[in-house]
Amino acid sequence: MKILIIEDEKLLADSVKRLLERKGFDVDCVYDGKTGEEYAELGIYDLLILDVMMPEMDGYSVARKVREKHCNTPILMLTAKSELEDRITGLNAGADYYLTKPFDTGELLACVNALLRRQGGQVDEMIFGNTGLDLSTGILSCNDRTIRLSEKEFDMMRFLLQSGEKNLSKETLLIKIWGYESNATENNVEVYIGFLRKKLAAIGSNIRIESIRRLGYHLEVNEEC
Amino acid sequence: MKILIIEDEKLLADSVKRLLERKGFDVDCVYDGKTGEEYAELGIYDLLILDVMMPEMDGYSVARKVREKHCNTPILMLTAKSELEDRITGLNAGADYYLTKPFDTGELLACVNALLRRQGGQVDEMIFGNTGLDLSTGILSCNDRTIRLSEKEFDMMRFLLQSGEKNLSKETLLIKIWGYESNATENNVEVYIGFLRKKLAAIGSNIRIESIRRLGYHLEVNEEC
DNA sequence: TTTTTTAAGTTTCAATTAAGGTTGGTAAAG
DNA sequence: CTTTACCAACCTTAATTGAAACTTAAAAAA
Repeated sequence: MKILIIEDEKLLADSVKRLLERKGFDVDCVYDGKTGEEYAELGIYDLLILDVMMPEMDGYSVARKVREKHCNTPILMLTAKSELEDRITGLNAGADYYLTKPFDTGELLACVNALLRRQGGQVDEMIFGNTGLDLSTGILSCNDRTIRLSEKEFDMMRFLLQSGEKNLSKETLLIKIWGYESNATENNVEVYIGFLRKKLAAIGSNIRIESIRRLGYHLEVNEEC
Repeated sequence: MKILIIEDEKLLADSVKRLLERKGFDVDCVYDGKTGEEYAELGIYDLLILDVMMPEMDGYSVARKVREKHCNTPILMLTAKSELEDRITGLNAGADYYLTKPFDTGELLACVNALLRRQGGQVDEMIFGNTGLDLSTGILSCNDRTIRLSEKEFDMMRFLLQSGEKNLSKETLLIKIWGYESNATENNVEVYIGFLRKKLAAIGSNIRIESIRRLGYHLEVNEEC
């Protein structure tokens, strides 16, 4: 995750940079508004941290300009001004959050995480080996190859991924997927295991569905040598 | 834009409701956490306004539960607690903004707008693939070809664009577009999906509305080779 | 008029079913 | 100990079927 800090007080900027880097973010700093705007508009950042009071070009103007260019990277405004009017101005200029100096580092991190959660958090996916299952669309993918699963295939794949290397009996799968009242047989499970194996192979996945006689199924990752 | 207020102080809840309704939002109120969670998880709201201190189930728990269900509607936390620790707890529980009571109505509106902007609320054109939807005129365009959408077509296209590659069930579309009380059926959704597909084709768009049996619809961009 | 709803008819494809093939374990026969 | 025979568990394949999705057009509403 790339973060850009636009802040004229070098000391503060650098200390925030270090704080965020320690948490694993990739952070750049610039020390004036004009340069900040140019960097921001590259569109490569996942978050802008923006000071309001800066010489030449203040934070509000940077935010406005950036938004005018249809760049909608989240903006965290960081400022000594705590007046109500300023907060409203900041939010209306396109900021997403307004934090008042002096701020607590824990709070800053919580804000940063909250803002970034929006960016990357919208797709949820279960991953095992080199293969992922998109939980919203039921699409199974491996590198750039993808394949769609039907509802039952999807349910079954989900349970297998959930259990990973832990074993699942046919009985369990039968009940979990077809329900108690169903009159599906264990053969239905076998057929669907077959479907999944075919689809996994089709996208070149390195995960296998292993079967153990009388005990059921579980996943394994193919080790290549 | 649909907003849900979860707040046990009826007076406050209702006054916020009126304020937002005057600005053109569609607002529902519930007065306890448990009910709030249920409503929120329907996934039909664009924003949750959530009080922290409530009997039975507090705001943090509601936020956490809602997020656990993979529902990522933005959350504005509204509370009398102004302690630092509380703000951090709130943000980490899944909130997107933390506003302290008593709050200024202007600030509340600015926050609401800032949060909704992320959902495509304040943007004037939504773009996906080579196709754009002008939100002020309801005109769908691709290169130099354009076509006008009717109101319902527009609503549906907007939700689809908002969700992009994320899947939307027919149920959700039905509730979002026709509302709860309506007696429209899933066939209405099917018919409108048909209308949109025809119009997308008419302007030579490279976006497709994919359907997945029993799971719903989502957008995909046609890859050309 | 244009938009929305309703309803009937059509198509499609996931799910089921069933039959036949394969595999692996076990035990009797050699 | 090795071979053979057998059985049960597991796998594969393909035909069938039925619900879901799509289309169309006419009626109703705006």
